[in-house]
Amino acid sequence: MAKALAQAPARKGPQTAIRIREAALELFSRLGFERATMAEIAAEAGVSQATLHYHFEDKFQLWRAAMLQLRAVIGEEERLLEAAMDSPPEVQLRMAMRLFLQISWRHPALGRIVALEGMAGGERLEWLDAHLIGPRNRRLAELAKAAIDSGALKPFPAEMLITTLQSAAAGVINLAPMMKTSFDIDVTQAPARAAHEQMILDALLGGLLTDPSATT
Amino acid sequence: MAKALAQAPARKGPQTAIRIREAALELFSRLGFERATMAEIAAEAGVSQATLHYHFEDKFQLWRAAMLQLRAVIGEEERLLEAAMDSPPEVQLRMAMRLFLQISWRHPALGRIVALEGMAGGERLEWLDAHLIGPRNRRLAELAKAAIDSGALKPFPAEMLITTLQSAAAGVINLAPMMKTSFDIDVTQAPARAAHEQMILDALLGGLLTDPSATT
DNA sequence: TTAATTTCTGATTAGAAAGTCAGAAATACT
DNA sequence: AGTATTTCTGACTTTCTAATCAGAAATTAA
Repeated sequence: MAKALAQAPARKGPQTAIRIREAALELFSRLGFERATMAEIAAEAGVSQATLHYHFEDKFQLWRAAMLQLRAVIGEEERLLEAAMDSPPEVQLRMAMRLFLQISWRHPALGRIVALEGMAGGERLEWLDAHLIGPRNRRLAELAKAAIDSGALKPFPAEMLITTLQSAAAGVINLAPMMKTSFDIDVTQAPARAAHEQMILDALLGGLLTDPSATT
Repeated sequence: MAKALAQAPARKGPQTAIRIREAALELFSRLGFERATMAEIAAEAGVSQATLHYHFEDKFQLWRAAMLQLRAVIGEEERLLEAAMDSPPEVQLRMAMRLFLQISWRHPALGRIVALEGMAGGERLEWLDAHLIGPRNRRLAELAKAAIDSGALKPFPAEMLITTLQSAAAGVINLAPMMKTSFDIDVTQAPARAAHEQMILDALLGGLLTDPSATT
């Protein structure tokens, strides 16, 4: 079932499991768990359906494996934030927002997954909370509380604030298909992305901070 | 199949079809089209699965029927907005946001549906755009453009702005299960809802308007 | 009451999707 | 070379779900 010894893989290169995870991540995040079928994922990865079951026990485990790929992404975010741990909380918060935007554009699957499972609740949300989003959510909430305590941020409930900021930042990215359908706008183009980043940082933090000029 | 003559209904009262639509709306909006099964909807409505097919041709038509219930909601929003058509655009926009918040709390299904189908794209998004969300989206974008032209709003791309405002406002509402899981907060309680409304209006429009003190 | 109509259900069917398995194909080891 | 191991696949089974249908139950109309 799994590789017992260190050995170069056969047949289709060492990338098979990786390609499967990537295909799974894309389809799971865009369509949700049940709408994404094993057959589709297999086709997208260019392997047979049985190969999926060779590498991954079942659909749920494939889903978890795909999600764990996002941990590297989260990890990167965390590392960059930790480097700025000595800065005032509102500066850290602004940096977190900027990071979140960049990462969301590069890995739109994360935001879509959170939106999908965060709405539905259930087993997969529990898993996501434990392994991916929970620690980050609570860390960011603490950051917001600190910024509020220091008087830099308006005193809104920190948890709602964090969720709202993330929803606002991910909105246009997640809803790219709707932007195309309703407005005939392709937001994935570079100029649109730049305008979006500008807008989110300017509009949201410009409105939330008690003294917007404090941070760049 | 359908009622041919005006006649009082039999058995389970005239409410059967309505109850089915309500159950369908709740499940479709929370879980998405495929994850919501006909059996679940039937159970939730307290009827047999076959009854669903008596009242509605197939699953997609049941989905559309459930969505059309939301048109009354949208209609209410539109009517109240039209009453203020002579106000300056930024006042209308603020009123639209306030309305959106109230309606989203009362009918959380709308925001969830938009989030679900707006991410996935496809046939149902096309239908939603044509029958529910497209006209409203485009009207709000025009409103934002007018507010920008008048100098009341910062010059961001109007379509992104509208989508972001709606995403921000609906975020906490849609992600209520995640708020519970990650923060153990039940945002459906009245005090939380009031704080949320306050936060959205203050934070978002306070940041976006060039002169925040202009509107109440 | 009787007949007609509408509403509803249990039983069944057809099809899709996840998951299994024996064995083929490729590679690594000796 | 030959053997062992890993990787992969086609064919199959099982489970789940939408959809069908004949007829029961309730109601109305006569």
